[in-house]
Amino acid sequence: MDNLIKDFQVNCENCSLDAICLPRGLSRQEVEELSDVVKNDAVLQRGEYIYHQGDVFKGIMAIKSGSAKLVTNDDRGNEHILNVLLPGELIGFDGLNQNKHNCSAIALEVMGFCEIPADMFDDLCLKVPGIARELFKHSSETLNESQDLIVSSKRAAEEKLAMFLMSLSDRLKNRGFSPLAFNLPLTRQEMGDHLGLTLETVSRMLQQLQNNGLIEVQKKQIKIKDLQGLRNIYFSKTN
Amino acid sequence: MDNLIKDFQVNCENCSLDAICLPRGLSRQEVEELSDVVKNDAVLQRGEYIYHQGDVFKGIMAIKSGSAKLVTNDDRGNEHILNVLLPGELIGFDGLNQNKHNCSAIALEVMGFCEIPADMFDDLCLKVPGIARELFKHSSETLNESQDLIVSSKRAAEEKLAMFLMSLSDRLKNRGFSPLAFNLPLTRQEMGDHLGLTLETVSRMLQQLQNNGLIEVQKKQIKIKDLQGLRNIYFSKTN
DNA sequence: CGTATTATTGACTCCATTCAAAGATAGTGG
DNA sequence: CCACTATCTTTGAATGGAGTCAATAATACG
Repeated sequence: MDNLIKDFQVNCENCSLDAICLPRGLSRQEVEELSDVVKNDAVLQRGEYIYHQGDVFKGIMAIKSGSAKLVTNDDRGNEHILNVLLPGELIGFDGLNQNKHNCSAIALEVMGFCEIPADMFDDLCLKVPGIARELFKHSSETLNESQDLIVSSKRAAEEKLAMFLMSLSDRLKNRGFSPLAFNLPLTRQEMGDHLGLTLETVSRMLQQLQNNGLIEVQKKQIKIKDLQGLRNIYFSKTN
Repeated sequence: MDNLIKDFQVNCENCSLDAICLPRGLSRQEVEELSDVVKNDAVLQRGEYIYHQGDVFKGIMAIKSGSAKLVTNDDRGNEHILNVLLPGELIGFDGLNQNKHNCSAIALEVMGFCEIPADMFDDLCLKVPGIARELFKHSSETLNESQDLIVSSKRAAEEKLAMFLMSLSDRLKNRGFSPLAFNLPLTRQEMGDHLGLTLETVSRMLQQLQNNGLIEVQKKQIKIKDLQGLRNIYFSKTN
């Protein structure tokens, strides 16, 4: 392979996300082997699909830039957003059980991603000792996030919004972005589809959080004015 | 080891659940190797813990008989039941991410289980080629179940109950139990904690399903009179 | 038998939804 | 550049479904 070209390619070894993505727990040599099987040249526009619900298991994908949503549609035409994915996060685990994807993954904005193709998956687990464990960790993380959403589903509307903004803020911070000012990659409708609210309620609750001095909101731009205040809404409303 | 004793022990090779538990996708030899590391003599009473939230990752456990619940408690003293586990189902994946358990697992009745101890986990994945893939499948199944619960969290109370009973019925059927008559291992409060309802609403909705001729309910005994009717409540209420 | 736990049922309340209307924004083509 | 359309957002008023509070009944258990 031509070294000149190779030097300009982003691979796992020189990716800026290595500390939060799959390579985080791997040795230098393991990362090299991983890098060899990873395809990393895909770019999508908002609305384009990474995979469709029902597709044969495509592989495990890592978001490199931009963001995506995991979606399942019910028979009433309602869209349920199971998760919102940021750079460094892995998707595709939903396809491992029945060898077909249990939900769709859709780009929320211009988005780049890498891929461990399905036919490499088992092989890679055998060849690279640390990779199975690392994949289990990511899978477990996904599971824990789902469980957080289940807990949040039983809370009041204002608390759901507070927890959603906190979660975004925390995860953006981990990725080196500003935790206090960011753009929502979702419409009000999509936030509602994620949190189990109508778009009107989402709008009203964002307004309310702003009126209480916790955030500033202008369309999709969010500024967090009082992070601790946001946390207090979600936690310790005990008594 | 004494053959006489060994003959009386239940292990993976002679377990009746092998078709739905971990061994389902493994070769005969792989099952033997699995059997060697699995501890399978634990029995618990209702209310006893398999592991506590916050515990160091203990391992992956398989329910052998009885049932269990996965629970997380919030700071307001509310219990959230993330899942109900039946024989052949695996728990513990929540501990793989941070090497500590993210929820508690509690017996719902007299319950037996097997265990792949944490310190065997990585080793086993390396030695038995098929086991990692099989574990990923179970982990993925757990994830898909969580996502089903997220979808159900946005439905009306009656539909939540219908889908819960359907899910139990389907899973009991897979395990060779009657899908049309069974005992709920949960109290009304616990069903509420699982579905995001109050115990009063659970009681009322069970009553309502009975009045509509779909089930017969007497305390914890459930008889399903019209399985298709139950399904119709959850699905195709489109228009 | 008495106590604690669990379940049922009714009346009232409140929060999120629904329905409706208007305003803001982005994108397209003339 | 403006007009036009489609999409998204905000806001208000009315409705309804699940929660809350309360009382009673049934069951399990020591």
